[in-house]
Amino acid sequence: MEYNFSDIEKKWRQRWIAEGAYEVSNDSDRPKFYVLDMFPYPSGAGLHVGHPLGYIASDIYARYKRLKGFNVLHPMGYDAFGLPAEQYAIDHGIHPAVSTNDNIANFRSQLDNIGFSYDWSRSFRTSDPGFYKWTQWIFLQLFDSWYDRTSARARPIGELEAIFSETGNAGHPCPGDPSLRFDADEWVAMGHRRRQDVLMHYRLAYCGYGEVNWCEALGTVLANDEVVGGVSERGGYPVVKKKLRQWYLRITEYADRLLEGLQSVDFSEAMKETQTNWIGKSFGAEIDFAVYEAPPDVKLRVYTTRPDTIFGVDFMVIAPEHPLLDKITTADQRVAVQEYLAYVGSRSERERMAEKKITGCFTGAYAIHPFNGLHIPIWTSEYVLAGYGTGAIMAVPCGDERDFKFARYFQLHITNIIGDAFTGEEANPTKDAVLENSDFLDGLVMRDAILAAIRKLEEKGLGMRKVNYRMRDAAFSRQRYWGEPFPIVWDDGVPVPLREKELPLELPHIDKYGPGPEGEGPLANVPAWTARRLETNTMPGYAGSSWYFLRYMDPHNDATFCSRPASDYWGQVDLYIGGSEHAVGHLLYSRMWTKFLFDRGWIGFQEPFKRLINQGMIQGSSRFVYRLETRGPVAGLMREKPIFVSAGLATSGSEPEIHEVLSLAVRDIFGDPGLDLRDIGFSPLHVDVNIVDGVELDTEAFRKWRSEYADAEFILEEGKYFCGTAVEKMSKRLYNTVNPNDLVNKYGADAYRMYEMFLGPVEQSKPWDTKGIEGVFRFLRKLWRLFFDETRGRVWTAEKASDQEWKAIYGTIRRTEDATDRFSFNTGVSALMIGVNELTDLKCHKKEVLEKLVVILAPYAPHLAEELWHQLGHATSVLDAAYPAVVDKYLVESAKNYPVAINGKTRTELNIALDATQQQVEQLVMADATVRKWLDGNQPKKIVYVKNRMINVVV
RNA sequence: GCCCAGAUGGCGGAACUGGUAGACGCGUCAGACUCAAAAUCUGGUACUCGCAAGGGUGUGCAGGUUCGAUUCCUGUUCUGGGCACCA
Repeated sequence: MEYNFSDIEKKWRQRWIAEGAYEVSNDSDRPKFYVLDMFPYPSGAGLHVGHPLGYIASDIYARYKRLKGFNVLHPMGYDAFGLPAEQYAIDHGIHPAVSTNDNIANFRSQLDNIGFSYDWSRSFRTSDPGFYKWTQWIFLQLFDSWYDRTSARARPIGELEAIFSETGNAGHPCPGDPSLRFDADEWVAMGHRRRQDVLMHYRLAYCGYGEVNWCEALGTVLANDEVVGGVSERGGYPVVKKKLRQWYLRITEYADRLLEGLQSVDFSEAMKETQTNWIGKSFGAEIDFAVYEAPPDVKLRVYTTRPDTIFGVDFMVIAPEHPLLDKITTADQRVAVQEYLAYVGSRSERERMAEKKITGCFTGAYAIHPFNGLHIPIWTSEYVLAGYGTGAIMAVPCGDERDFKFARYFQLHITNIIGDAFTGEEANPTKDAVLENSDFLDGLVMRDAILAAIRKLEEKGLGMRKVNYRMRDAAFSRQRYWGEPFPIVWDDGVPVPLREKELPLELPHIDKYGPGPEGEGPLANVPAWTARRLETNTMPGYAGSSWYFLRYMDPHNDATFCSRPASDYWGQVDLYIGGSEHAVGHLLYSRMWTKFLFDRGWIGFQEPFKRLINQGMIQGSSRFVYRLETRGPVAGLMREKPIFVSAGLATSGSEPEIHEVLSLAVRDIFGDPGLDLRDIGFSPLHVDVNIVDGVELDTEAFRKWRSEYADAEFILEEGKYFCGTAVEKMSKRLYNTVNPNDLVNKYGADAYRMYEMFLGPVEQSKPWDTKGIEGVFRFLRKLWRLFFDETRGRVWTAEKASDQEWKAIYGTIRRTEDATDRFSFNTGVSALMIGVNELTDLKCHKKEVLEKLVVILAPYAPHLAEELWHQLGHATSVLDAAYPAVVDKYLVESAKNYPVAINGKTRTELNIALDATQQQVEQLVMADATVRKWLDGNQPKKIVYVKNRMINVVV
């Protein structure tokens, strides 16, 4: 009886689906465990071997936890809304709902092929009205909430209105407009519209005009994390700044808690670091400078993290968009400033980023130093960003690189306040120098002077300490069709939320996806939409993914997004697996939404993901063929009959001997015409990796691969055609993708799963190499032979196992369990291999041993384990078995030979009982004749006894 | 430029708190089976000197701590990733 993986896997796949084998209940005596994969965006390209890496890891862990007695929630769904589907619709005229449907069907069949233990009864896609009803609902709650900084939590907006009517906004400064002040009487006196305007500045989901990243090619606004290096992340189109009415999430209010929360979660340091950088918290001070010959209410407010350098200020710089610029510019500089502004406006974000030219213009105005009254020239320059801090800085060229370069370029005076620490050649941003030329700060170390300066500023009312964040509020609207509609009606310029019973506000079916008028989305072209004055923007791709993990807990609930008992039972995601590319997008937004839902009391935890594992990328291992090119007499012939040269000849093609070889070969192919040796070249071409075995090309398959290569000729090395290699991103375009389906067909899902794990640590990126899967396949067959013999069939017996056999299986259990616990699935697979090798060597076919082997195999090779478990006579699933407990006494021998070293050099061996104490070991060592000889009468300083390893006598 | 992670045979990678470096697999070499090949099975395989017994060298590089370092510390090189006018 052979190992027929194909029949076995088919049988169990069908049975699992028919029986709903992995459906899980919210009601269980077992402790819960929630294992989640980042759900996929169902692209048209389908899965390649890189995608399932994380899914396989999480599946192994989910199955392992179930064997360990947990009630495991392991769901899967689809992130179905988003730009690419719509772009595809525009390009191919297929409705996004249709293409998304097809793609999902394809994904599902690929996933089913691999044997995952998902509870499909809980599955959904974010584009289901039953799902996005709740996305819209949560949006409305964000709209209906403000952030109370005093108690550091979100509260209903109604409570804020009550506060305003009693005390005005004195206790709750406006996050959207810090200068906004009013008392209770003023609030009461405001009209409805004015009040709504004010409240809008407080809402957690708000609408405002703002500079947004506008991408003309995509016809939409993008969030900061969707813009990479001045171009759109998707498509690489240019992005410009544009003022538009937009919806935003006031994520900045959560900046501190998002930072603090990182302490309580188990993410990689790199991931925490990335999020911390993105939030970009900095401590410093805001300082007010008076402006010379300007009215006393005109203050130039700057933000600095280095108030200690206040006496090193040589000039001020304000952003070109700064509101004060126009007011302070003097008459004789007005033309120059206007020219400069025109220049700045003409440059795209991208040019600016690429060039980093030093540009700027003097305004003619002077600020007055708050302590020594000196006049400081005020400049404007694009290197100061309007959106950060106050949009104005005090420049300290001796301590800041950018200020230094600016001063050099415009030949401004540079004051040295740090003595020898400043060379005059470059700025020195140290905090450890002792201050000079700094009035009351003289003699202080800069680090300490920061506080002293702030204290003095606050004392004199010239400034105050201030925390700033790099993170901005997140743009939350897209001028697109394929997303969640906003449940908002515009009533005379005031947004009015739909009532809960009006949800979901369903996305209408449309046939044209072109943009609407004046930067509006395609929905603006739908009459039924505009007639109701509904908001025409849709939500961004990250809306649904910001809370989907909660829906799995209670997926069919019509009354609420997720009942409190359900979220209380399942709680946080215990293990979340996905790619690190979502570090600042999805992970930040979902953390914020979770905190918000917690604040408002709908869920009982603040962090969605307890532990996060970032699976590495599987890179493609590309293969190249080298097409011979020449200008000689055969050039024309070679266009008809391409010649490909093996890698070894092509890559060192300049050597005369190789030219000789090529020349002869070409003569053979074409008859007489020789090769012009002066003009040869090789163009490397990607070749489909699936017709290459290792680096050896299957030349027949290559001729069939494409019609233009049907007559291809090959110049071989040692009778073979070798390909060149490179590690690149896995992509259809580079012909280096490998489809899991092909591997599953050839070796089975179990072999494929195990091999994918065997490749290396899950977190690590590595190139794909199909070759090694044979080894895992051999292992599974070897394991099979412990149970079945080709001729005799079943070979297991009911005999009692020997100590040696117990030792083998318990050692295997221990190692496999350790590895799985540590999330080290590559060593887990190895541990199983070692175990099977040992049992094979022992010719062990004892049922009581094999049963344990099947159970520990189950997470890794679920189909095979299920089949063997069934064959061994069990009626229930192997996952309902208990993970075997290790019996320690079989793990080690009762006595063992230990190497004995003197100062690290092994000199002899001693047989020592397992339970020997340190004292007994020392006595035995000192009694040994060899040791005494080496000690030569000396007393040892100490005797190091490392159990199971060695003994070292230190002299 | 700043921050983070990593560097181990021909290759992917083991070595969990410092304790026999190279587990396991691929590849390769030899052998068995076969008329032969494939498949399968068995054994060897870090480098190096040696017929052998045995010796020497080895975890990017240079130092340090330690009886003992792939593991800890300092410096340095390279590779991968993140951030990049954020004052």
